[in-house]
Amino acid sequence: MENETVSRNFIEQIIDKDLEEGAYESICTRFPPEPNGYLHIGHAKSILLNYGLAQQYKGQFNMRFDDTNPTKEKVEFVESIKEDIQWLGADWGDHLYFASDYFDRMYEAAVELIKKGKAYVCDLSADEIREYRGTLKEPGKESPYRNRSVEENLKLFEAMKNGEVENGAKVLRAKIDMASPNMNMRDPVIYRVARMSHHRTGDKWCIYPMYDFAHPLEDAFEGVTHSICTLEFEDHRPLYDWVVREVGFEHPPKQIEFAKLYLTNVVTGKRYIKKLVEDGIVDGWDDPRLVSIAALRRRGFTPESIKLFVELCGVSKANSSVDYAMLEYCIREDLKMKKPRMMAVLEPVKLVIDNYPEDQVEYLDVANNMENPELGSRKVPFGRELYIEREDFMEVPPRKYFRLFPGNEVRLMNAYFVKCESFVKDENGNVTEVHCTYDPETKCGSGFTGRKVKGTIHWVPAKQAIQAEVRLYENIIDEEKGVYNEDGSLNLNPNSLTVLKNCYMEPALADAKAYDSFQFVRNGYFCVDSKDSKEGVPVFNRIVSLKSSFKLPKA
RNA sequence: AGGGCUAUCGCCAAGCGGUAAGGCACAGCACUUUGACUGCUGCAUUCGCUGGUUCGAAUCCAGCUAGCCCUGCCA
Repeated sequence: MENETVSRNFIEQIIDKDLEEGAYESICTRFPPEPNGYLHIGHAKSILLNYGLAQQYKGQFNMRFDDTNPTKEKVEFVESIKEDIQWLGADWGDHLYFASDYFDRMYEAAVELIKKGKAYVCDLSADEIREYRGTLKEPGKESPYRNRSVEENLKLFEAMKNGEVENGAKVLRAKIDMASPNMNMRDPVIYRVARMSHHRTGDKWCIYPMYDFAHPLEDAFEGVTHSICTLEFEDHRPLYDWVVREVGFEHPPKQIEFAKLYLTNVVTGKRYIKKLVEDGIVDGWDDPRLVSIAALRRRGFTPESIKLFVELCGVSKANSSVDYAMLEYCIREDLKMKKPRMMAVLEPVKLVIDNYPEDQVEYLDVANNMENPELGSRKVPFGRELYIEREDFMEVPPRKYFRLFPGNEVRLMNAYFVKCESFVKDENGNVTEVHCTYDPETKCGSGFTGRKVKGTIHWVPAKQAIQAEVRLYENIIDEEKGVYNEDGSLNLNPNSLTVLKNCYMEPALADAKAYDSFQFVRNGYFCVDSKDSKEGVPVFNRIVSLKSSFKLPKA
C-alpha cells in the first residue's frame, strides 16, 4: 500500500482546520466578478480555485455579480462572463446571484449601523474627505459631521436614498477610527449617491453601497464560508471583519487572500489590453494573441488545459510570474492523446515521384492518432505529385539534417520511402520542384525491414489537397526586449501575427468544425478559427508549436 | 505614526524542529512511421542576509535587506 501524502495548499489547510474545529459544517465559496470587462487567465485561477474547493469539500459554489457600481457595468459583460465560466466548466447550479438583489437588505444593514451609532452621514466633499483622511504616516482627523445624532443621520440617509441629495454632496461613513494605521479603517465611505440607473435595478436606487460594505454582506447573506480574494485586499480584511461583526452574523464568512496569477511576456494589464483593442493592433478582446478566456478559446486552448495549468501553478501568497512555457506545456499535454494527427503543409514545395504511374491514386489507411487507436483511421489519397514542407528539402544539407536532399532517402509518412534524384529551381534560385523515386516495397504497413531511413516527412496529395489559411500567433509583446520600452510604452512584437495563405491540407481536414483542433504533423497544434472561417477556405490558428530539437542553421 | 504581506533552483511550488518533494524550462542518452511523444539520467551541501536558541534550524527567536500592496464617493 502506498502512503501517498498529497500536499495541501495553504487555503486547503485553513479549510481543513475550520472544518475540524467545527467553525463551519460545510463550505461555500464564490466567484464575484464586477461585470465591467471580460475575464482573462487570471480570473480562471480564481474561478477554478473556488469551484475546485467547493467540489473537493462537497460544498457549494456561488456565481455572483458584484454589480454595486452602475457607472462601470454593462449587461453584455454579464453575459460574456457567464459564457466564459460555463466554458471553463465551473457549474454554479442554481446559485447565480447579483449583489444588486441585496440592495434592500444592505440598506437595512446600513440603517442598523446608524442606529447603533456606528455610521454617520458626512457632508464633506470628496477632496475634504481625502484631506481629513491624513496620510500614510500621519493620522487623519475626525469629520465635523461625525457626531450627528442617530435621528439626524437616519433622516439624512433616507433623504440620500430618496434622491434629495446631489451626487457627491453626502456619503454614509462607518464610524471606526480616524487614527488607524490602516487607511481602510479611517471612517470609510460605505454608501455614496449616484443618481443614475443601474443595469438591473433601473432607477430604484440612487445610492449604492461601496465594495467594503457590500462585499462582506453579500458573502454573509449567501452563507459563504471562505471568501477568497487577491492579495491587495489584505488591508481590507479588518474592515470586512468589522462589517460582519457589527451587522451581526452568526457564522460570519472569512476572507482569505492569495497571489494573482501573472504570466511572463503577455499583456495582462487591463488598460494596455484596452489600448491594443482601441488602436486596432489586435482585432478585439478575443484576439488570439491576448490571454482573455475568449481569446484562449478562439486560439484553441481547451478548458482542461487551463485547469491543468492552474493546478500546476499552485496557490500561494508570493507574487510571482509563471513562465508562459508552462501554459504551452499544458495545452500540448491535453491535446496530444485526444486529437487526430493530420497532415498539412504550411509552406509547400512540389514533390514529384518520377517512377510512380501518372494517373494512379491509392488510398492509404492512416491512423488518426498512432498512440490512441480509439480515434480510428482515415483514408488519405496518394499519387505521383505531392506537396511537402519547404524546410524538409535542402539543396545543401547542414550536418545532421535527416530530411530530403539530393541522394538521400526518407520516409513519406504513412506511405513509401522516396529518394531524392534531382530538383528544379526558378530564375530566382528558389526550389520549385523536387524529384524523387519511390520503392514500392517500402509501403507503410507492408512489414518492410530491408533498410532504414533516418528521416520521416509529412506530405499532402497535390491534386486532392485543399487550400487553407493558417495563422501563426506569437506573443504580442517582444519576448527579447521585454514588455515595456523605456518610455513606458508597450514593446510590440512586429511578428506577432503571420498569415500563411498558401497552405495545403489533406482532404479530411475540409470538414473541420469550429474549435476543432488537430496536430499538424511537426507543425504543432492548430484550431479552426470559428470567427473567420468561411466560404470553403478554413482558417486555422496555431495553438502551440511542437518542441523541436533540430534547428535549421540561420542563413 | 505608518501599516499589511512576501522571500526555497532560470520559472512556479512542497516543506510546519530530524538533515531540501514535484512540475515547467534546460542538457544528455535510449526509443521512434512526427528531430514530436515516451522512457531513463542530470540539474539547490542549500532555503534573502546576519546573529541567537537547539544534539539538530528552510522551519523557532532577534536584527537587517529586498520586493509587492494601502492616502477612490472603483472593485
